[in-house]
Amino acid sequence: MGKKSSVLEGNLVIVESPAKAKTIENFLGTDYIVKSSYGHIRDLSKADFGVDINNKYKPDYIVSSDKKEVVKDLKNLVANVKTVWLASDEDREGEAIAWHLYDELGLTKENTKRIVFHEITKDAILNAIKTPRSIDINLVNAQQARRVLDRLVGFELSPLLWKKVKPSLSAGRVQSVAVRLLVDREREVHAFEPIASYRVTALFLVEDEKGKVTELKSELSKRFDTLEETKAFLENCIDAVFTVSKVEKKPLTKKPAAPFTTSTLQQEASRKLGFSVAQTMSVAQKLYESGKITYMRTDSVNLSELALNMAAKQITDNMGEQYVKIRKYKTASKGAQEAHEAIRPTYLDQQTIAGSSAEQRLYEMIWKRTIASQMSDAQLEKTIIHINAGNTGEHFNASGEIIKFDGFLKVYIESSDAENEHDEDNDSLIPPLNEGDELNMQIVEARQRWSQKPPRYTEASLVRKLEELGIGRPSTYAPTISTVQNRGYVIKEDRDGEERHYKSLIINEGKVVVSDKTEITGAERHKLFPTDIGIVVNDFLVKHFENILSFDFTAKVEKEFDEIATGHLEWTQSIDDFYKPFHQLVEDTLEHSEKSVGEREMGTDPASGKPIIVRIGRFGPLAQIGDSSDENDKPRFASLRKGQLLETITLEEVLDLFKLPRSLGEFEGKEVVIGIGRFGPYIRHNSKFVSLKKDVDDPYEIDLDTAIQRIITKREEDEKKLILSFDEEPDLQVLNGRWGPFIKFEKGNYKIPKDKVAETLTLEECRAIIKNDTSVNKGKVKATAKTATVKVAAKKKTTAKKPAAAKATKKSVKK
DNA sequence: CAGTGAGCGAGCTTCCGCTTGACTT
Repeated sequence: MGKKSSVLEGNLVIVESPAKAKTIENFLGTDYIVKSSYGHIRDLSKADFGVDINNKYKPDYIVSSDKKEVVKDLKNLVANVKTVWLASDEDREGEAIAWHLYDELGLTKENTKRIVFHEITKDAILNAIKTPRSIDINLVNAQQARRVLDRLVGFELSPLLWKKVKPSLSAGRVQSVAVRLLVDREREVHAFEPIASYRVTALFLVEDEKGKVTELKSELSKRFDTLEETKAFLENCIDAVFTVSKVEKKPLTKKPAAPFTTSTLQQEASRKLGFSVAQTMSVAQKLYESGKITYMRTDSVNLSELALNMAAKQITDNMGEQYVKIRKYKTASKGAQEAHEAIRPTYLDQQTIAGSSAEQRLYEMIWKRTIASQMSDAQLEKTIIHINAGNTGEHFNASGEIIKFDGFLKVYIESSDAENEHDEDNDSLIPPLNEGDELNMQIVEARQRWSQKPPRYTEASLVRKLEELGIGRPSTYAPTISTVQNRGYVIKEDRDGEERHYKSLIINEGKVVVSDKTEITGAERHKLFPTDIGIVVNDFLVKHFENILSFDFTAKVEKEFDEIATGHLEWTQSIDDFYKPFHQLVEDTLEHSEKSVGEREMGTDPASGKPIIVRIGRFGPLAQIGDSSDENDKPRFASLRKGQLLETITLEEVLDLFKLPRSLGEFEGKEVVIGIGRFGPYIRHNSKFVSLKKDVDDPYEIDLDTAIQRIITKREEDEKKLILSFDEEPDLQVLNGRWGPFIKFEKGNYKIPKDKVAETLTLEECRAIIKNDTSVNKGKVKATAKTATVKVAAKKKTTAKKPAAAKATKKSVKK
């Protein structure tokens, strides 16, 4: 101030994230104000693609409605400072954010500086301030090309689906490929034919000099194809002498995994903590906001010098110098832009933190992974023992690992995706043995095994696959996974396994005993399955837009974007080359393709001789007997059930669908009907529903007497729930629910005020409580309430105010 | 929560990437 009071002083630094702003403000002096843009401030308008197709694809940008306030505040600040430092991330999107800020805030070359840093440390920030540059317009153009391409693809393909498949569907460069991966995998799973073989194992007892006995587990080096061969081999084992023929020892080193990126964090949190990818991101966000970890949306495995020093000190202090090995990791993922550090604890001297249990567990995992990444290799020794099985010509292998030096294993063991249905424990300790030693055979047994089907994707493994293909970004992995589920293309669920019979053989009292056993196989937990609508949409898109649905489409356009970024290609030219033929293809498809409902002819109904088809109907996949051309003879319909697909359902299964609902007769003068609903098989009687007993009652077999029993049991249970009822008002009841007593009236539930005792309420008091209840949940059936609120919200607001509708959708989707 | 399955054809839906909040059971 003072001398040149007429000239503006002071600095405004704009970053993307408010948490980052707070940290940086502490690094810089008082003449720096640091504010956040909260990501992008502008986007394409929604009308007419937000792009002028006929005018060199000129984008029509508008300030997003939730950023109006942010932009206003920034404008006010800009007016009062001398220099504005645009400090958005150093990648394509970050450069575009800087450019949008420059444009929207009305900045000039004279008062604006563009700075970048890859880590939030004081040195990095001060260094950045010393070396400002100007906005890289080529990089901005690469982003514009990316944005416009995604808009054109999404807004051309989606409406095509509305016409050819079903309204409200969506397609896009990222989501459609994600769905394709799932559909392809599902088909592989269905086409898979397991191959059976016989695995032979043997258990020996080894006694050392001191008389201590250890078990030695081993497996035959080959598997047999047939029961006969296996049995013959086992018979030969009965009197065989087992000798150690070879003792192999080899050193083994294991290296720690790189520090976490968004994708690896999601995978590991899924495997070790059972988090969904969305859950991982929201917990990580909390940790980030409270300053406990660095930024959680990153594709970089890089750690700052500061972090490396902290890690070295931590490891030395707690475990000793021999455990330290500072490493620089290189990113493996395609198209990584590395604008941030890897995900790491802000302060590595804090091994644990305060917070919710989820926060603590995720933090601890991040801490361990970070520390382990800077630790020495583990040194192991692998021992393999070959054991001759008499004169059979075959040998058993026993293997084990001993840790010579634990290194990083002291802290962190990375998990793997392999779903070992049969755990092979080869980590057992191997007793000291020498060539020629004779072994004391305890057990030789064999069992039938099958080759494994390809694994279905989990949320996290799908993210990993997308990252591998360079599709999507750290900020979009979780939202993409949600989108494909919200559109009904994909469902995450558990599926029961199936019973499978297998042969088991064992040597018992000098004889080979063969027995039949059963196991449950193929059960799935939290896996992603494509739905019929997902499959139909996918097939439609793959058929007509193979190019966009191909797994390397993104990689190809990324190459173009790189050329734009280096100034070797005009972005509008690149878009034009893509759009012209693409648009033509959309037009052709619109005109020439049939409506796609996944229809499949199943054959004829043996009872009526009418044709049976399956297809997608208004309310989802259905089976239909007869066609609708005959007005007097309407077709019969039945919905497909959970787990059934149009593509794989059999005629027999379809016919089963029409066996329900079926009437069993009457009870107390009212019909007893068996059906299958959204929550499984049920009994309907007197307009009340009773669930069948899981795994006990078969809806096709259950008889009237059993059904009546279930009805009576349900009545008794309900009575226990009932606290009060009134003869004058049969619709009103005081019930004991999951969250304590409440009043049920017509279709609404009402909370009982704390000062009232449920058991002593009068009808008048109940009515008063209902009248005064202000909560939203009044007498609405949930399913209809959901869609209703969404629609009302969308209608009330003007088109400019979309977020209200978006929020409502988000909310209803959460449950 | 558990039946439905064609339609007057209004007006709506939709993309990907940056960011955080504000909602309830």
